[in-house]
Amino acid sequence: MISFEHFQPQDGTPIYQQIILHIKRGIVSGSVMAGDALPSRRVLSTLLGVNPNTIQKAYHLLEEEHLIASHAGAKSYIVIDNETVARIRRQLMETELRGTVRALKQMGLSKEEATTIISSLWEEAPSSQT
Amino acid sequence: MISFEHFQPQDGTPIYQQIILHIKRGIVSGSVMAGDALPSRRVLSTLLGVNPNTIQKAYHLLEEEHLIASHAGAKSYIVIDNETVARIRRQLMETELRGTVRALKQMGLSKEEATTIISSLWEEAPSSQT
Amino acid sequence: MISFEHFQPQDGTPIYQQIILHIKRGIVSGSVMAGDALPSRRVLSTLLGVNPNTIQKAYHLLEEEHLIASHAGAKSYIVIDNETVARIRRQLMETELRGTVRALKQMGLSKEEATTIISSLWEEAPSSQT
Amino acid sequence: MISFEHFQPQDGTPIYQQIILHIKRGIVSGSVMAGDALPSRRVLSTLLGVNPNTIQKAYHLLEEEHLIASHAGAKSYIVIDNETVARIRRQLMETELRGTVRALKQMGLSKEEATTIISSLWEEAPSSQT
DNA sequence: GTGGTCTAGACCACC
DNA sequence: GTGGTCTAGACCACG
Repeated sequence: MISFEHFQPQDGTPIYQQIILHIKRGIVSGSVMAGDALPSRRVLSTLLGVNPNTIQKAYHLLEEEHLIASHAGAKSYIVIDNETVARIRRQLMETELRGTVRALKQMGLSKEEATTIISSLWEEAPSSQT
Repeated sequence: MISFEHFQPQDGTPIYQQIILHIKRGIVSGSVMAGDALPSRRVLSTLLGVNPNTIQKAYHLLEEEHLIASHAGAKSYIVIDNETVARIRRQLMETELRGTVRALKQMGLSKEEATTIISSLWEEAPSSQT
Repeated sequence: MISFEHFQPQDGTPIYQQIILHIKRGIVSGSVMAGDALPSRRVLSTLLGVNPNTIQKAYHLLEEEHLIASHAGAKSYIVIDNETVARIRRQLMETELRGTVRALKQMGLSKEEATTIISSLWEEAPSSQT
Repeated sequence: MISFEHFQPQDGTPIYQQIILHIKRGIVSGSVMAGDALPSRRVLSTLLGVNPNTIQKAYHLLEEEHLIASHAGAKSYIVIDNETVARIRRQLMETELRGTVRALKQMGLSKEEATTIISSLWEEAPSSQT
């Protein structure tokens, strides 16, 4: 079962998109694999403190992207192959980093300052995997 | 006068927030300084191709944060001291990087992989300042 | 025994309502009469390929309308008098036709056009009873 | 402006579908024509006593069917040609009448009884056009 | 004022 | 218990 332990919704971006991102990151990291079951709509909604419909929307969009399979009355499952994992990985790197790099450059940081700051932040954060 | 040359609205986040962010980044980078004048609402709205109300909203929120001063019938000016600049800098670093680092770690990257990727992206992107 | 031969669930309306309607139509047509036995929940659920709970719900609602009588451990039977049949008939005519007539008038048809179209459709459709 | 004077939501079928149907019927009858403006989301929602979102859903689906055109900040307009009107007409006749005829036959009515009842109902109902 | 989107809660059919 | 759908209300960008 995919874990939502370290997940906490942030303001500003839609919650359902954050849920999608969380699952995609898990897929890229390898912690979420084909055949894994997703938490049911109700379980996850109470766990995250949001409306079941928000979960529903996230799962629905993931199904449209052919990452999960849902059938009425049964649990939803991860359905991916290696090709898909590679595609998601490229997609996430693009969206995650491109904007951050632009922001840092606009703030006047040099490449060296940037990597230094990132290195220091890397140590701070609670790490599941180093 | 603050430059909005490299500003281009992105979908998904409110434009007025993007304007606020743009100005804050300028402050942190040093390209926007105390005493600088902001473009009038009318000028900026035509320049960016957005509604004057959207500009109004951004300026109003900046004023509430005590970063600019507006007087009826006159231009708005940047009003900041060193203390404020440092605060904005911390605030932006926090919001920009914290999430990205968490995302990269969650995707299973090591610190070395992360800095390497960022370095390579640094070269690619069109740069106003290196 | 009530026949469900020509019954085929339609999407969009709850199945239990369609079952209720099917039985009511049978009552009005005279093919379903007082004293007739209903198929057991288990038999009908497998016959229609739906969940036993759905059948249970339909039977329960029919019982609340005093159209059938159920006793624990025994079959359910149709329990109606002439008065009831007349009531059901009026009820069904009302719901079936009132809306259709309003729709046809709203589409700008004349009474003659309407009856002509209905006559032609009458021939087309597969008929169990003419 | 398209009229919703004689519109009153019925239980059992989704309200947004009833709204779609109402507009389509108007198109078929000729009372709704290309270029006509639709009531705004708020106006219609208060008029019908439903949530603005329900109107939104109806309009959105009509737009997907290329019957109306919506642009942010501007009113929505009917956009149809003769070809489309004919298509809608066929579609409505099909869905409106097919089910009713099946129901009437199942209730044991003859063709003559059916047309007689429809004729009598035709007189009763409040008519905008005879 | 307009339409677009997100979150919310209830109800349904199904297993 | 599961997922699917409808209605609801608030917020946003835009003209």
